[in-house]
Amino acid sequence: MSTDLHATATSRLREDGQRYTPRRQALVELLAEVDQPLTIPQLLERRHGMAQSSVYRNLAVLERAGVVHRVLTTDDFARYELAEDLTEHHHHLICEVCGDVTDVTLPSGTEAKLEAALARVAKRHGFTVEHHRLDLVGTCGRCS
Amino acid sequence: MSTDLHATATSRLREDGQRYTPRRQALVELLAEVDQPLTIPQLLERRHGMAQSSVYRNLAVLERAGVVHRVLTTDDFARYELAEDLTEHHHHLICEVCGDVTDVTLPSGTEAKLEAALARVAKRHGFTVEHHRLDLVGTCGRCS
DNA sequence: CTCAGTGCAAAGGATTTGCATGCCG
DNA sequence: CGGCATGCAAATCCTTTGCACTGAG
Repeated sequence: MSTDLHATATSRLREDGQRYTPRRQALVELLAEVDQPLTIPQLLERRHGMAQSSVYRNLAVLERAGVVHRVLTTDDFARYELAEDLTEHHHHLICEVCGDVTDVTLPSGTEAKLEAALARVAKRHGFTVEHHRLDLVGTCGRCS
Repeated sequence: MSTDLHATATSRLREDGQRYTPRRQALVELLAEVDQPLTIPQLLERRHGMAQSSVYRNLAVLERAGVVHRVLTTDDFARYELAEDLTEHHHHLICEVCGDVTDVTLPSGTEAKLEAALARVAKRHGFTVEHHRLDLVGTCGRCS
């Protein structure tokens, strides 16, 4: 699984003319270990010794290659997670108080019906859907 | 309807110890006229003569009072729309190419089922839902 | 008069970029 | 060797803030 992940990352980067360097591997590994998107400060904490600019630059490279995905929530910090096809389709619980984000999944039946409805709406507007994002904004258990 | 809108805005601001000044009215009016969230530059274009800092400051006041809502998409610009209870529950088509955002609604049946499913998921996680947001990210008709 | 609202200009802060150096291929 | 990756520091750019002024009550 972990092997697969790195193999996929390697090939996607290669298609983009990029290498899978140790720093990039480290970032992918960090993101694979948790079940929530992480901010740059959080990534730096978990792996000090990496320059902030390298984190930004490598995440940008990984995003272009389709290995990671950038998530914007309600605060000033961008968060990153592995691309959906490397994990599992999921949604986010966004806490407005502490800013923390947690992954959640919906029953597959609900998800399928939703997807179908969204496809119809998009079609009617001449819009090509790349992906959808569904987040719950509110207060997490710890903050309430 | 427009009267109602301003009356509601007035009372919500008053509860927050704020006045409904001409600039604030202008912002609310601009947002009521369109069916998409607008960026600060877009608002300034449509109403030059207002200082940029006033737009930022007044939108912050209006947001605290629950009159407008801030939307983050995929680019660097925050966008503003009227609070949901002043319009209609809707979702967004976000174009990754030009950044433009369009409002869309789902069939009410789909929306109701989705809401129920989300409530169950949130409960299981001890999360208090304030609202949900569902956006479609992709390419709009003009850009494809 | 008082105090919130406004415009202007300067400051903040997450993110990006230039440049010199190091390292993989 | 050549070119990308990296660290450091400076620059960007949306957004926020300080300050003096104006206007409503």
